Amino acid sequence: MPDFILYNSLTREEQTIQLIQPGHLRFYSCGPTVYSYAHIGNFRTFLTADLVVRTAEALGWQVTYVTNITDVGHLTDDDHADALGEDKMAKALRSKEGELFANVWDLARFYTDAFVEEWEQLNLRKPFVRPRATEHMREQIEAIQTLIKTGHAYETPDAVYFSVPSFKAYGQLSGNTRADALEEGVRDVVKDTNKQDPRDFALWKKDDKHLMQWFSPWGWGFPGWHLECSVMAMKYLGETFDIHGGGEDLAFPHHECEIAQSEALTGKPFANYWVHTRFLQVEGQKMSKSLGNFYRVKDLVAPNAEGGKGFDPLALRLSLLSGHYGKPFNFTIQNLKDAAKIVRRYQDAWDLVEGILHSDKPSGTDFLGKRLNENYDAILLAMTQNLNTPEALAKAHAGQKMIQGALSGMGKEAAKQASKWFQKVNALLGFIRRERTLQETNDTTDAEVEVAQALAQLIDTARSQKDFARADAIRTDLLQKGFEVRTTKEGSKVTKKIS
RNA sequence: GGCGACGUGGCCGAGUGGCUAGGCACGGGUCUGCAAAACCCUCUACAGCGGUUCGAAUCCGCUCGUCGCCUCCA
Repeated sequence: MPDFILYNSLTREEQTIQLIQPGHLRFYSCGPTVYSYAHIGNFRTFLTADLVVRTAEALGWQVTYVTNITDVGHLTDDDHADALGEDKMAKALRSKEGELFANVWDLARFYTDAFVEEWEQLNLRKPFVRPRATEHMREQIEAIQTLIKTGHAYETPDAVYFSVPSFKAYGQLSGNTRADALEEGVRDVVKDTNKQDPRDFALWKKDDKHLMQWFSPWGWGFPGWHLECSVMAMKYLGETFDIHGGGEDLAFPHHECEIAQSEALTGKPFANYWVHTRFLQVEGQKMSKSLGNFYRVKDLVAPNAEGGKGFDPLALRLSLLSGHYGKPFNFTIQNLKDAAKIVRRYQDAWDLVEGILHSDKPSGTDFLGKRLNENYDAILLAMTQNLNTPEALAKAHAGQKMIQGALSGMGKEAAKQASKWFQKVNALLGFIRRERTLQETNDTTDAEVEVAQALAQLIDTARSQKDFARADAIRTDLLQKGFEVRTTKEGSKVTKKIS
């Protein structure tokens, strides 16, 4: 098995992963704040995490994968010490969609469910545990108590702060070490005159008006954002674990603060390797609501009837796979269409292979196995080289071509090898198959689907009677209704047209 | 002001000193009643300028351009 090499943000170089416990990867990846539907940028990051997991699995490692749900509202604008800032949950609650919810707890629950559903649609590996911040209050409070006791934190009338000067290695990850530079920053820093250093960050906010509040030794309030990840990661993975991931924006301040808290708490290294996913842009620009290029997964994947674009979620997965996680990626609708085409091609080829396997065709000879194994090894190798998905896909396409080109002369022995290849590649890259049915990938009602399928059968009937005019007329009709009609050995098939 | 990333053919994107990915689109072909799908072939690029080198997309310098973070956004 090849070494697994990743770019480590902490050391700024590619490194071979040396596991703390050989054969067992412990991995934490920062999850979303559930105040709305997740967008494709979020999922690019979660996809990177998924690839770390899948590659590790392919190497035969056991993986303990933890990714959290941030269901605590944290302050949005620069929260002033009086905590007048409004948090994301509260803001979402007041929005138009928020009217659907009785309170912030309901809102968080709803978007958590939606998030997990999209997670599954994109065929992302299920984590070992998906801890929620609100369910780990005791751990957070205990951590703060310890930090105060050891002189790493102090209480003011408004909050409990982590004392950055008490932790020497602060800035190691982001390079942001200078307190004065932070003060001069474009944005305001938390302005609490009781703060001892401008870099100090809140571990606990005192606020008895907050929509979500808990009782603590410092009165009613809520925990600082960074704390939940430290506490939950250590709870499920131990004081030191192997890899920690997240979006590039989280490197500072979030991850920097996580390191400071955790290592101040334990005196041990927190995570050995840090993996950060670059942001994606959409149509060459920063994704933003005002530019009209802001895509939630839901927007792309939901049926037309529900206001979505009706794309196969696996096409979105493949599209995101087509760029390297460590580089900015320019997501375009064209790219998504391209991906949809490729996903379908793989699915069709696999279907045909399975068809041969379950037919009464002769065994034939295995003329594929060796080449396909070599091909798979090349795909895996690309993935172990800092998750080089573009390279892995290029290799996979070559393998797919090998199979596609051999289909006509393929017996069961060769089909067995092809099927194995599809399974392995799908286990690693995950874009080839989920159960695929017309209803699932299409934006039609069941009735429409039934009609389309019936019409497709009529085409076959007409063609068998050489009534081509009639066959063409039916096909034209289906095309106009937004279906694509393809002739196969089993007869005409209708699928929703990609666009 | 501080920290960092990137500029590759019509588009998306790998590649970090020589052997010049891949996808999509375009064009040509095979197949097909005709299409679609599939398959085959085709398309030779590295922001600009200068330098190092036998040789640079790849190393160095400068210029231009784009982007991210800098207290709670993946």
